[in-house]
Amino acid sequence: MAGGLREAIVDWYGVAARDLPWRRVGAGAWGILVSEIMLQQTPVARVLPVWEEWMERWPTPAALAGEPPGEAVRHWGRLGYPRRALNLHACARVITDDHGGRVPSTYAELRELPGIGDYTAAAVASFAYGQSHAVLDTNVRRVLARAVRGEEFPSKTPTAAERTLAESLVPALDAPRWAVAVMELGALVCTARAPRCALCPVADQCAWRLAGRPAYDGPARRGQTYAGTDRQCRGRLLAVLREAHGPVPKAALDATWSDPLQRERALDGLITDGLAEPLPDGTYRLPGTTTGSPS
DNA sequence: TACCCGTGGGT
DNA sequence: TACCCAAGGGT
Repeated sequence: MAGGLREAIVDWYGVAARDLPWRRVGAGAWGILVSEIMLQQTPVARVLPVWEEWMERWPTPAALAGEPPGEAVRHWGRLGYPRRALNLHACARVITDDHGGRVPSTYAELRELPGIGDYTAAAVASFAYGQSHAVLDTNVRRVLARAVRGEEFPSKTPTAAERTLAESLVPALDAPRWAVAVMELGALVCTARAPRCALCPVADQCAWRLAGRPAYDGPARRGQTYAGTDRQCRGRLLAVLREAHGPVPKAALDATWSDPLQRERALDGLITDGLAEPLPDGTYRLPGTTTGSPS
């Protein structure tokens, strides 16, 4: 029965899969690693153009490692969570220095790289190297919550039971295809907001649908205000540094946010995080970048 | 563990 | 319009 679920989802993937550049033969482990980090909490549509630009500009880890970290932040653009750009740059340097320039192939080695957690390590080992791992992202968690457990949404963080279930579903043959197929189902059909059950290949065996799609009754799932937060302030400050082509006077940063206390706190945070660099003359820049560096 | 970390599009 | 949330990770 688990086999029936897997087979139906993998067959569906065969006809419904999107043609994404990092899935093509020849994307390479580096391209796949870059895509996975860019896709952390960020929709595919926004990642696509940035990934293309990165791959053209930095086709190998060594190419990125040869640049200052600030250039990675600059070309991250508006993807959000810019520390991921620093993480990728740090990955490139570790890969270049310690792995002979080749993206490591084992889960354990990948897991040691900065910004690579359980999901990303499993994803890269699977998609780049064909290995067999349980790949448990938000899409998979939602599909399994519904199809197997009969609940509309998974818990906030993965539970041991979820991992056990995900591992029990890893097929003996072609585990990466199962992983990408069930992720794709969650992304295109079994969506968080308005699931398209009419298009679902496992609608007839989905516990949640068979139970009449009962409404979620667990604890409140989120609640994030953004306006007025330090995050928004940091974003404003970093946008100025990104778009400038040289050191930025403090006044230009001050103009982005009215509350001076919060502004200073945010700027200090950016510096602490390595996303901004103060210069002796009182100006600021992206870390390691030089004046007039080409865009 | 709960919170922090950006951004923009869909509903 | 306001809110939800998107291939998470670090602390």
